[in-house]
Amino acid sequence: MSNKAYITTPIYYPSGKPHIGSAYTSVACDVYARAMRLDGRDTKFLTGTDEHGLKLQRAAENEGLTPQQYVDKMSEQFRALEDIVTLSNDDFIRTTEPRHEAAATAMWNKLNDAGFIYKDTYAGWYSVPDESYYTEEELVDGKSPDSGHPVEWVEEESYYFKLSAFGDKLLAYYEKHPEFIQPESRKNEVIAFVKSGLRDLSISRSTFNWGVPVPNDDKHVMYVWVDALTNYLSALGWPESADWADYFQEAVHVIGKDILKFHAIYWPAMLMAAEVPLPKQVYAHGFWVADGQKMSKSKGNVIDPVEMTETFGIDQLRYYMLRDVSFGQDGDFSKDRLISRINTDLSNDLGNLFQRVLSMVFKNCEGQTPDLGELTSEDQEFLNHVGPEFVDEYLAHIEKLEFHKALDVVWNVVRAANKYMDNQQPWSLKKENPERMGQVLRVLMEAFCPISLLVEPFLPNSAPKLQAQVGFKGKTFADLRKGTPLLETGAKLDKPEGVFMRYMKEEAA
RNA sequence: GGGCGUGUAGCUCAGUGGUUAGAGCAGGGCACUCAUAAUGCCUUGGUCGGGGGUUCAAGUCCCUCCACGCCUACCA
Repeated sequence: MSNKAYITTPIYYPSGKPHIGSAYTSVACDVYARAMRLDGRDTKFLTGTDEHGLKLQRAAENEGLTPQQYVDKMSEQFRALEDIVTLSNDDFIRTTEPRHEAAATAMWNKLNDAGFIYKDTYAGWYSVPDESYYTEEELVDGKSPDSGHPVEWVEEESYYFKLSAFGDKLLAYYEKHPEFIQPESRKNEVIAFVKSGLRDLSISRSTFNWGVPVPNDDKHVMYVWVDALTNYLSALGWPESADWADYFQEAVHVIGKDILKFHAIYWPAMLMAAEVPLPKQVYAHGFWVADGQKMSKSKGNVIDPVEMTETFGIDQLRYYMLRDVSFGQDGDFSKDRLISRINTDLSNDLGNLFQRVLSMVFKNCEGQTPDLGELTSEDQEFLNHVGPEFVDEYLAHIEKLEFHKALDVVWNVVRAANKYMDNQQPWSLKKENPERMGQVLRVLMEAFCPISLLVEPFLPNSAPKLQAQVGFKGKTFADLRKGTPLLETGAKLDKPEGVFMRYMKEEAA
């Protein structure tokens, strides 16, 4: 297996503020990236912004700015996600950067040289208010199906990509690489779509100029697909860099289900045409609704990630989003469920576990890591939960982007730890057998090492605090695989402080 | 219209045709007191959307109906 890992978010279109969906995608990628790094993989995590197109050009004009000034400003709002939800991205690509424009131009040239680009007339029924083209079949009574506005027949010269030549090749690829499109239901959708026949793709526009110019034809700019999708390569220094392929073949593109076709059909077809090996996987996750209803500005039920993190905490939001619904399915964002997850999972189960053990150590063991000694069969049985298989099982889920399952694996151990403590009752051993008490506490502390490290990708702000309390710092999964003991007897410990406080509703009592 | 998918305890979901259908949360009871009124144990709760069929045996396969969601060519 390759030692590289590469994960990407879509490049976001900066026409507004980042919403919960962008935060969700980015957090998921971040968890994957952090876990891969802890597993010793040479990891790249990429996010960025898609800054071309008519919409942004117009928006800039409305504010009296140049398009570049405008996107400089808007892009910052998305870069801010790094702080809002604590992202560890290695790079932030902007499609207005020279390195990207060079790659997009190179992509165009490769497609053109290989004979997959031709010039033709783009024609269709255009609705000005909708800014959209429709086919004959889509029209409703000869009018826009979206708004009912009248449409006009418009013809525009455009370059085309011979997408139609790739139907069979794509189907063969999907069959040979069942992991390429995930989840399964999305793959079915794509296959059905490709089987129904692919039409060539218009890939240039001459009606506006805010974009990457088409080589040797300044009247045209590249239209979204060649431009935007190529970002995944441009950030790797493609085509010049020596090692782009090492990362790209490990690429996992995490996207919202709305842009599945572009990533699962157009993108691989373009790559085949340009003779670039395909990425490992395209994973389409679900959307969030709010309390069972679609989020929309008019309903006023839009979830703002900034507000959520300020009220509940960054790690708390991250945990909730990845724990409460299985990745790939739509989720219902509910504050009640979020609070329930915070109080039950984080505070009661995990936070309180650390607190009850460490405060006993602090008060009764002179604030030092007690000796492990000769383990009883019960100790051994409990520690078996946190052996190398624990890490392996967790990692297997992370690699499949089954975040909720990875967390479930960890929480099973957290519950087992609470149970072990109750069975051993170190508080009753305090007087008659203080040595055994110390041993029980130490066994628990040993279990805290894997627990606090495995939750780190999800809880990057809190996990280091847990680790510090146990005296377990700067370790990796490789260290965990070495097994017990992971701690040093006699290490001085600080007075423990609660890491996950319960969330109390602000209401008049 | 066509296609894909979902429908299992109040909630979120697991359940390769085969013993009395499971987990977490929520509800009820008990125990314990180290801890963030936390933890542990026990417990209430389901005609597995409806109806047919195949089978010795169906939540699990087939048919049909109902409800909901998504896709159906260029709006992240």
